[in-house]
Amino acid sequence: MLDERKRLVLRAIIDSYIETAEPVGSRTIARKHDLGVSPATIRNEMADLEETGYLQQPHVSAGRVPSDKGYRFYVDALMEPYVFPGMELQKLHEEISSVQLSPERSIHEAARLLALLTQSVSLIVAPSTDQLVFKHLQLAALEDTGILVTLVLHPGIVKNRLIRTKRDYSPEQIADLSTALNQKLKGITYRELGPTIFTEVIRDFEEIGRALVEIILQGLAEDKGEQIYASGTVNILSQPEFRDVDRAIALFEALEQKEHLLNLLGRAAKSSGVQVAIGHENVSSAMQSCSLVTCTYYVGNDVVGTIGVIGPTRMDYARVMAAVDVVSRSLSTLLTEDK
Amino acid sequence: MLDERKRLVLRAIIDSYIETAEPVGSRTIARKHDLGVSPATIRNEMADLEETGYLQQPHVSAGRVPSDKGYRFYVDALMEPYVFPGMELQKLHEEISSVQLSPERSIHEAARLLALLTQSVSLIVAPSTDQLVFKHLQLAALEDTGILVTLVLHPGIVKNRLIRTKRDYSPEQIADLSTALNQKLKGITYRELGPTIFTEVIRDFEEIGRALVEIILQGLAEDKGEQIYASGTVNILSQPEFRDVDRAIALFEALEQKEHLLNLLGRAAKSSGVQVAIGHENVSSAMQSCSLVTCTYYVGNDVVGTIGVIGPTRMDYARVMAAVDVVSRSLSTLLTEDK
DNA sequence: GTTAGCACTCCCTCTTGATGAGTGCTAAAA
DNA sequence: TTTTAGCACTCATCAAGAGGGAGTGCTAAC
Repeated sequence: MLDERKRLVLRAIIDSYIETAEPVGSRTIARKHDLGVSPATIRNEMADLEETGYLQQPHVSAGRVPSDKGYRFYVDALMEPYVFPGMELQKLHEEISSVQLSPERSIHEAARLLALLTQSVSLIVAPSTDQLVFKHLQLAALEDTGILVTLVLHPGIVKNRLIRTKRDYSPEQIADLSTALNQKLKGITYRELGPTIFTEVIRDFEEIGRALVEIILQGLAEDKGEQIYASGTVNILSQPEFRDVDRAIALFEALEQKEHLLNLLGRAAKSSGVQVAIGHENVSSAMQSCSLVTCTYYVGNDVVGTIGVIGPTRMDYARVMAAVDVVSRSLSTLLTEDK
Repeated sequence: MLDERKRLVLRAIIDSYIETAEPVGSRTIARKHDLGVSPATIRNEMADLEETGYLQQPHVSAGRVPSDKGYRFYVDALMEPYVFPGMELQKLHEEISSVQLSPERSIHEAARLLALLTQSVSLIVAPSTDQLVFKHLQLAALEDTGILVTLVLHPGIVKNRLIRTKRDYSPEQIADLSTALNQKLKGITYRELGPTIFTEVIRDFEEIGRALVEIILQGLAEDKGEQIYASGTVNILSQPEFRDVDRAIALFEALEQKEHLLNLLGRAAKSSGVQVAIGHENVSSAMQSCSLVTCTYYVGNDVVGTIGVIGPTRMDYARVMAAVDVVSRSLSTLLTEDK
């Protein structure tokens, strides 16, 4: 649909605009990219590209700026993919791995690095308890009436819950229950925790009372909700499109609406590979002038979360997409190998 | 040293400046506060106040602006303390308490509310493992070579650490060691964990090997470091003194230097009650135009952390100090009662 | 189909002048 | 001696206008 030269012009304009954040004129293109034609010819092409919706003009005597449609075409067909040099890749993976403490920290570290790499805001959806596999469950009676529930989920994620009970249970009772629950639950996901297993356990421990089991399972359920973190939010202030403080505030506020973000990232979770949502393709009103690049990450073959980057539509798509891809791979590898 | 009228004038100026963020002129003072004297007289007073360093003049034909010295005097002697209405107090305490999940969450919630209450950035230093009392320690052998160490500290703070060992220990060995360690450590703080106790435990468990004990204790030590969180960072963008994006960025960056913040808040930890550091009283260069209001919080009678608020020197000291006081009390109460 | 030329648009910056808030000083009044 | 009115002066801020420049669209020639 676009002939070769139109593509070259469009690509040159978008490349230039991504770099400078200034509307691009025909003269600039003619000078910087040697297309072998004069500015006038380029002007004609630009007029056509504007008519077909790939470009926009802020005002009549300014250069052209890509439209969302333009960016979309750029991402799908024009841009030159960025490939991280092997050195950097390795360094990155080492940095993510260096935080040996826990998978949660690794995930945070991944977000931090992603923000650093892209100079944008990175988002990360932590694995929800829901879809992870039980690895170990343990109850421990504390001296007072408390019971400590510790849950280890497959990639090494540990959750705790202190439960206060009114009734008094003996340490032995609790230890027995602990062993039994651990046996039953091991290897299944929280989501699969159907009524069958539930009642099975309760039947065996009638004497301790279903009350306790219920409390425990409820307690576990409580923080199964997905969690989302943003990192590098400061970076958006350096972007020229957010020199205007009010727009920055609007975006900051949008970033604080966790629910909303989850929704946004959730869409990406269904497809595999790096996804891009450009400008108005995002439903969120505060993000109409932003693009979102996302990718899922894995434990083994299971998708457990999503990472992403938010930046102005004028982002360096090639680089950002490469970064998201690389970080998600690195994170997946890490989570998978040290289960 | 300042006569009554000078005090009135100074207070009127600071009150007004805090409210409007605009340099205050003699006329405004004469009109708004009925001091019974003419603007000319007030001008004379203002000239004196400037000469003695309580006020500053941005440029010759502007009104006056308080200096750090002026704010200091205002905080120490002039301002009318703010008292939260009982209703609000109770609501606040309920909100902090409502997050029943864990003390950590309560602390975060406290920070969030403090930021909301003051429309500024709130900081909070979480209790360092170092100074908290062991309540329960438990080891559990996982199926693979992992050992799960779970540590419960006095106000209900739970820490975990997954340790991978090369040697294979039997679940019984680990359970025994767990019991022994739990006995030994219960009731002491991490800081008190001297070589005596250490070697005692090792002697009893020579067969398991000092290696394991060492690994465990090392593992625990690793995240004993103090942690600091900032909340409500967006709020500073609404302050007129940070309309200039570059200054905002500078402050944001200062806020990301955790070490530095810890240092800053650390000073406050030595004194009791609400502390105020105004402008240049802070060593940090990026915070020369900011003030820091801090207060420690407790578990029982032990100081375990610090909360604080950072805002422009032109902050509403009365309100911010009241808020910091109230939140720290509320948090202390919460942490103390549900140990 | 391409290009040079040209008139035109409109943003941006700089200048200029007017306005007004606020001061310091002086001299008179209390 | 203190207070106040009056006045000249300073300087930020705003609006209006001029000039420059980047860029366009159109037309006619190549």
